[in-house]
Amino acid sequence: MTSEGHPEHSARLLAPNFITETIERDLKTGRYSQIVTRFPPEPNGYLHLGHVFACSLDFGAALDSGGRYHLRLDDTNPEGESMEYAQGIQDDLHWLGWDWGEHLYYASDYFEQYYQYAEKLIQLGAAYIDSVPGDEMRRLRGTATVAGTPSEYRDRSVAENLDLLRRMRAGEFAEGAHVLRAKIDLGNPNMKLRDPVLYRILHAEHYRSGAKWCIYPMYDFQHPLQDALEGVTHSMCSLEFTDNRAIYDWLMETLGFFPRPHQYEFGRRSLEYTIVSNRKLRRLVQEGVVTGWDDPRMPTLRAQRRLGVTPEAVLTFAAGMGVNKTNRTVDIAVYENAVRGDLNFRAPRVMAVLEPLRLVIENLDETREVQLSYWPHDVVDASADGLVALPGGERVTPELATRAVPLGRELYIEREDFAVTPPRGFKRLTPGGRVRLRGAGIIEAGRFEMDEAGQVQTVYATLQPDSAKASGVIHWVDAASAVPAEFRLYDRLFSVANPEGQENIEEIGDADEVERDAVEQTVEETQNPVNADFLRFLNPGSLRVTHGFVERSVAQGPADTRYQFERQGYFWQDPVDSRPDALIFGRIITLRDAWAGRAGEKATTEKATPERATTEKATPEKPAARATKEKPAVTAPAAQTLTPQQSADVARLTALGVARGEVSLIVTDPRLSAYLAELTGPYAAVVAGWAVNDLGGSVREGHNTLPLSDLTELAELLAGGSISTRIAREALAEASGGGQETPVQIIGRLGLRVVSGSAELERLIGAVMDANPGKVAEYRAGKKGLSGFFTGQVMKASGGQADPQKVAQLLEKLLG
RNA sequence: UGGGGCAUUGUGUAAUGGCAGCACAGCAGUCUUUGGAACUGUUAGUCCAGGUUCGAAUCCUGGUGCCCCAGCCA
Repeated sequence: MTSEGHPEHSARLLAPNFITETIERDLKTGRYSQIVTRFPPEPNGYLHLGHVFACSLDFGAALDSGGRYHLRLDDTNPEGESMEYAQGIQDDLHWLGWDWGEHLYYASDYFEQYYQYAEKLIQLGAAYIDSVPGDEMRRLRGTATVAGTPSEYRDRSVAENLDLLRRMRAGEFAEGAHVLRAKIDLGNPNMKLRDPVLYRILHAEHYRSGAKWCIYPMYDFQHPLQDALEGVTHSMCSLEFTDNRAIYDWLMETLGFFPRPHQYEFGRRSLEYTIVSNRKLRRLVQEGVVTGWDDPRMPTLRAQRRLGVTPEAVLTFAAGMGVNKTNRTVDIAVYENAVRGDLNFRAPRVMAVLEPLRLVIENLDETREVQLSYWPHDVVDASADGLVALPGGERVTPELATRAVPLGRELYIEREDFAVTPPRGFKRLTPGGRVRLRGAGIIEAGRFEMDEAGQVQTVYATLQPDSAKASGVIHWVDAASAVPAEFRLYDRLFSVANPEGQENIEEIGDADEVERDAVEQTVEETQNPVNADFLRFLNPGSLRVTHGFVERSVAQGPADTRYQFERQGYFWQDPVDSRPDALIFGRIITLRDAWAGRAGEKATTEKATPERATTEKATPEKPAARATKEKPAVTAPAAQTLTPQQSADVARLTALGVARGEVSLIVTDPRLSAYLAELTGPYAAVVAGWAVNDLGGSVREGHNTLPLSDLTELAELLAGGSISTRIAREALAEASGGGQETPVQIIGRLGLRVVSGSAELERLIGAVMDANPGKVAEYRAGKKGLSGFFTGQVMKASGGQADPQKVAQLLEKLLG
């Protein structure tokens, strides 16, 4: 996926959304000749699954529109940033397959240019040095309801401001002594516009620029500037920056950038059972809850990579997500499904026993070898080229994709595949029961030995003729040839769906120290999260380690193969800890397990593992909106007192026949009532309706350009019967779009006329019916809701000119 | 209580005034030498109340709920 050109992806990366639509429009109107986007992570942590969505949007939008994308390391705050993170981010992005070519930028490479723009802003009188302490500045900024007050330094001269800024840069001042602020509007209801800070003093070592700078630009100053400097056209960011857009636009206009970038905001996508807060992830690492940023249970990309998830799976997951302006939390199953779906066609099937139980086949004296296929028939059938992969990746015909597995007298089977007293529906081995050993034949269990604790030690079985019936299939390994291995069985790090959301109440005092049993903590506490702290929702069973065996072939194959251990899940060797003489396999993901859902009937109990079906979802309680269904009617605000003028208007409009709801709306809105002050004549009611319902927003917001006379003229035309309401309103909509024509002129130019002749309408209806025989049948079978569909089709066929009421009448007749 | 943003089945999304569709999850079943995969069927939704319109998830009004903003973080 290179930034420029990118042959094999003719398909779109992104489903159409409000941002891609804007991009297409901007391209079409020539606002930009090429789209340039950027993904701007701050190198103060590693990328995680939450970033993938933003990154796919940024990069995908550019790629889909034939544009170019940049990677930008947004490193303007030296605290917490490092080259390790900057490099890690690039590695992870490359792993995903992104390639920005030479378009790698560091904000810190632009420090000198930012500074020059700061001086320019001062010279324009648009910025000043403020020298009040931080808490004083906060006080002066006011509150949501109280305007801010200017600091005593707000009106310093250009010369003084310039001098101070230069001395700030020279390092003459201590941290906090001065800041550079934009001079915008201290009374603005948007708090972001109350003279935002542009530069601050920080005597800190920057990981790239060292000690060269002791003043650092703030996001609101740096980000728009760098977008402009890089030639970015569409700058996407998440919703919480919506208010910041006002600063963005102010800066671009004040400094006169043209063409200039524009900011668009989208809703974030978070994932159930995971946290994405950098601070919290760091805490998990620091407190040793996990082994590091790449602990396979972490949501970071490097962790998912180590886990064994493929970049394709991650990208598929991201691509499946829609873009809109709502923050949303995605069901973890969507991610898991992407991972499984990818692995199903990628991972050869082999056998491994995670928790071994010794099984002796009493009627088998010598070891034999069975040839087992790496792939089930359905994967073979689904192969496009008829070939399937060997563990090393080589693609061969299905007959060659096999391995020899020894079958000796002594085997290991999964401990949970043998039950002395089986639960209902158990399809595995029981004393006296029969089961198929995958690929090796049917056995019947006989006696078994237990230790003094009641644990089964050995099961004795006999091989049966192939004609025998078996209740199920279990996997196994040959004891003599199997290779011992450690298995790491990962599960969700958190036991509740929304560990961060649970934390919605300030940590209170030291009740933290209350010790709780991990199991009981899940249910009632999540509903009552006093003293909430996300660490309290850790899943104690997020890592389970077992020791068992893998079949011989696995140890002989490549170390980086992802396998499906049949009936257990997808695994691969831990790339960090596994060694040839001490194999360690991590479970990438379980198989879907319909049986697991029936937890109550299950014999083996893994208390530590939260079952998907039963795990507390614990999303914050849906507010009691539904409970207030029978609230008192809110439809009587008319009781408010009206001014004499308003009362007169009410009388006048009512006399003209204007609907009551519209009247009260008109008189209470100054602009609307001014617009309709001259309203008169026989068509007043229609005109008022249009003014309120069709032009409503623009009139009330003061940017309507259509004179009232245009509406009256249109109403006259409508009354004449040559056009339909629909045509009138379409013309209205187009005329209010800002053109020079009146609605009537538009109708004349387009030659719009209502079509109401029965013959012509019947012809149209006939054509629609012929084109949709299935729908006609459905309608006649009773699906009357389809009448709207037919009306719509006829309207479309007539170019919107058919008389809908006539159409409806005729339709009813013709459809029977 | 100032400003801004948002609201479609359990979850994520589509429908740009004309059949409320899709995926995941759920449920039922078929098939199966993986309780996997695949396949079939199915449950379930336009936040509420008005209005405009032949017709509203979509346009208008009012309400409700959730999120963001008062860092010298990004």
